[in-house]
Amino acid sequence: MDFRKRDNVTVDCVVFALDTNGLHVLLRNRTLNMYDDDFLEINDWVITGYYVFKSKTLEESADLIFKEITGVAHTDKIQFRTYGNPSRIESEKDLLWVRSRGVQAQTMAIGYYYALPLDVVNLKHDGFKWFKYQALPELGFDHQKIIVDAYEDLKKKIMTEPIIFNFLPVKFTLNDLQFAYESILDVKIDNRNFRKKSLGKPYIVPLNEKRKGVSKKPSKLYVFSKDVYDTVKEKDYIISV
Amino acid sequence: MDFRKRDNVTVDCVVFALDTNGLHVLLRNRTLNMYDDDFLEINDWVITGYYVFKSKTLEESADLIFKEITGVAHTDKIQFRTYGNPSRIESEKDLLWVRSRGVQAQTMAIGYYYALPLDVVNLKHDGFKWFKYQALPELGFDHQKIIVDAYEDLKKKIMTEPIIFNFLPVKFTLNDLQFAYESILDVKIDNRNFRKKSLGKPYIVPLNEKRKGVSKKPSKLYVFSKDVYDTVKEKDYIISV
DNA sequence: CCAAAAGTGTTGAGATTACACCCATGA
DNA sequence: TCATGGGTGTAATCTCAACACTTTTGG
Repeated sequence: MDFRKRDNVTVDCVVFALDTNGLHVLLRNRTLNMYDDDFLEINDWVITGYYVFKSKTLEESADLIFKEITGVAHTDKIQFRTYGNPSRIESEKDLLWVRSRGVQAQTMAIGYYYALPLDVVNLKHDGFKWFKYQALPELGFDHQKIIVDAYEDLKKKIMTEPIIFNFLPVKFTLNDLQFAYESILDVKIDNRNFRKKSLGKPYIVPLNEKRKGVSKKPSKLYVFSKDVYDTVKEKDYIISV
Repeated sequence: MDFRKRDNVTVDCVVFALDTNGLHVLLRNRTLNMYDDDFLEINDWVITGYYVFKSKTLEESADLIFKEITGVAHTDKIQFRTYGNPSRIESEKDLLWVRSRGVQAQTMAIGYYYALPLDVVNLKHDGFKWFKYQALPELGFDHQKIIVDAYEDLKKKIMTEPIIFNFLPVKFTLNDLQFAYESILDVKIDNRNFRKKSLGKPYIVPLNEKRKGVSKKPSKLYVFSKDVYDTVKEKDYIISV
């Protein structure tokens, strides 16, 4: 394998995850202490990006990053936008960081986002943390904008593509599904109407199985069938909420 | 200005245009004759791309290309996808071409597309030609895929964003608008229902002006108001066709 | 006065919303 | 037995699709 990198292009990954508290984003702490350990010059958060290997596709490069920070392999991802403004790094703080690392400031970034259930991830590295989307901390570089762009893209795609199921475990309840839509779109949905629509989708297939545990009454489980979805998606779109 | 280029990244532009025959794509002839003028080693078509200048944004780089080939400045454009597969150039023909030019084969490409009325363009350079989208010629590199990706993106965005108006002159009739939708989505639309829906959109504003000429009965003219659109787009989406 | 494109309303079917109570279980 | 989330049906409204004739002008 050719381990050389394109030194002016990175792949940046926005990792979205869902738990019972709603939508989260995985961030990495960025700190810089030049002279005194007690006085941090920089202490904020960034998404994770890395240079693209010359011998790999962009998707492969993104997957390497994703695997490294979440431990999860093989998830769908969406390329949502590429950033190439030569002055995207221009704040004092960001330039200081770039200089301290000896890397070049004029990089392009190809943005990908991932979606998954939060509890699937065991954070392996220090300095990584989940933040509620509604309560993001101070972000470095143009990562605030990148995350918002990713989120806007997610909200659109969720209406016409089956990405919602990436946020859920393989077996899920209709209430899980409704909660996922509500969290991501930030809306309230009528439960009865939602069920009717969901049950009308052939690719949401019921199992003869119930989930016991947290709740009192056991709830029916469903799986998403990509096979079925692929055969019907032209005629019938996903839940319109 | 810094005229240096990023030698491994290009911006590629798909130019869509509409006339009374439907949707067209602007292509450039690619020929190579190594020994004998009568025997062309390569004779196919490509979209136009060029290296990104280090001192320019991707949008500016795309606009330079677009201006160069169409003579038109200041049009909306959409960045739809970035291509970075290191083996995107692998056919004999494409490698021959790349070698003959002494450029490197491993380039990334950021894809943009433009939309405009066809009659606005005066092709200034030889070797450029409009092709009906439904009848594209043999294409070089992975440009077939790039054009199809752009078109798929266009079809989606046209339902939720006001790009359709870029295909029309500033003053247009409702029948023009309907024809644009029909051409791009490749569907038939009921004229009466279409008018009803269009008239319900506040951002399609009627003028006290009629178009005379080709037709017999003069037709009422409308303009698209971006100002109005921006204030209402959250609540009311564009025509659903 | 005729050819050609512009323009106009109504009805039925299907989809969407709003809304309140019983069910099954674990504690 | 009670607290909790799971699950269910109907009626009113709105939206969408289908459909055919009249109007205005230029030639």
